[in-house]
Amino acid sequence: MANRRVLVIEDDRALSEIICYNLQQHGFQVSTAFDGQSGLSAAFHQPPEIILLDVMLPVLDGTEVCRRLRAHPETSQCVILMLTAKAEEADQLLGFSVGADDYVVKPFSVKVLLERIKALRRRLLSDPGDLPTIAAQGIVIDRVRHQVTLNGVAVDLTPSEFRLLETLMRDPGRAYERNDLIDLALGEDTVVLERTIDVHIRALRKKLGESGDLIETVRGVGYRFQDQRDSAL
Amino acid sequence: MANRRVLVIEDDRALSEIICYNLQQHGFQVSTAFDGQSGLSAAFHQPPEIILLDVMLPVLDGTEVCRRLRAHPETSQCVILMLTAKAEEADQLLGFSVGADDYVVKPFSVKVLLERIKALRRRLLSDPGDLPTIAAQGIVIDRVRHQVTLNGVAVDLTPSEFRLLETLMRDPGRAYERNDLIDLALGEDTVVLERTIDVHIRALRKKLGESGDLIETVRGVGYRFQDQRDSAL
DNA sequence: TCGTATCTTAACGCGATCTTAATAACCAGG
DNA sequence: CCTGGTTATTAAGATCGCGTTAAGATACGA
Repeated sequence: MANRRVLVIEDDRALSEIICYNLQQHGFQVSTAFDGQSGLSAAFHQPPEIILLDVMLPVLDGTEVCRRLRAHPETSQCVILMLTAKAEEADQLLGFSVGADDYVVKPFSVKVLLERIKALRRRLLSDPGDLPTIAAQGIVIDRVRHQVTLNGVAVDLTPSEFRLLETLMRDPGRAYERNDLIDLALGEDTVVLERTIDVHIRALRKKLGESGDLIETVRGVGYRFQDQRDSAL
Repeated sequence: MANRRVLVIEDDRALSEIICYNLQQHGFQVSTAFDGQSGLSAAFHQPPEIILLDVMLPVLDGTEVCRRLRAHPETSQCVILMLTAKAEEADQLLGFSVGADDYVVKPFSVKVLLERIKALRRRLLSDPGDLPTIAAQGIVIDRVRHQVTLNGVAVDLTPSEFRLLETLMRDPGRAYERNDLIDLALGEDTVVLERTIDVHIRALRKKLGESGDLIETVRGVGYRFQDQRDSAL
């Protein structure tokens, strides 16, 4: 989530290319699929932040793709924007039985599409507090209870460790520099040596036991929380 | 009650799974049942705060389940949110002969469902008259008589102590910052130092004796009342 | 008004936590 | 295989947060 990655699932190659080009121009990292089945695989293999999904697709229908995306933990939090030719059917797409976040009726202008995406991203990013829990790989951060559990067992973390883990897990796979981690986890106005982070990381890894390896060091940069797709290899 | 526990009674397994996943993401502890009879058993066995109840259910109809839930003392106070496919019949569910608290018409989006649940919880947690007593771990708060008993023995609390304990016990397991406790227990417009809460907590713990440990301090954050599921380990 | 219960503040000490610094282990390129 | 740079590990000192207590302030009923 929140990684500027977009997956475009659209069988009309000309349209797909136009969309991709424009998204890339706006700083998104784009991947494509031309039928439902391969789109699904692509999404599972590397969950994007946003999925543009055509309704009429070969092999596997767009609505069915959407349902399956929602059913899988890895992709259920993705923003799904559906592309439909019929305005009538559009509202149904937002219902729970399909579960899209928004739709755009074809034909649409690039501008409209980008605005829609921007709006969805805003909604997604501006509301991080709306998700009281962050979970991945057996680690659950419950922000309401202010408690972390590892495979169901409570783990006792210090405030700094808690915030550090929270920061890393908010965007798995993203590498953070130590300075960023200091700002994000210890506070913007905290003035400490970068090496302080190492010590906190060390404590975290120790307390997480086996799962401590999920916090990876990125040599020359800093640290990151292991993304599911990487570990699945 | 007010324990973030949700029971989902829904025979459509795919739908059930989506609901459960999303509820868990939002910090709820979820259990499931796939027919009316077993749903009823589950509810009696461990009364949840909220019950999501499908109308069309095998073995025992959803409306009948709802009636029986209301008839039993253990579950009569649960919030019941019904899931129905027909908008027409929905209003009937709220009537006295069924007794649901709210309903959602299928298909519905995850967002709508969560908003509804949030609204119901808000109503539950904020409406003082709605909960005549709060009880957990041998402590009973009788709000009508304005009296607290510990294992049957009356405990003499000051007004602030009473409201503080009431606030904490309303949502066991939830960690509150000192500022929140000042707002909730002492009044929104009260201007006092955060450490004032510490002193009240100290007094509370002392008066509660052994059970004083049920008020846990969350270092760097504030305090919380111990949840049953944690102590049950 | 006085006396008492309650609330708030302030101060101290202890233990948890954080930071630093020093040393060991590690890694990549020459 | 060495070497410069980077990270892991550990321990010790500094700092912070909380429990605790007591004293002054405030509210309240007799």
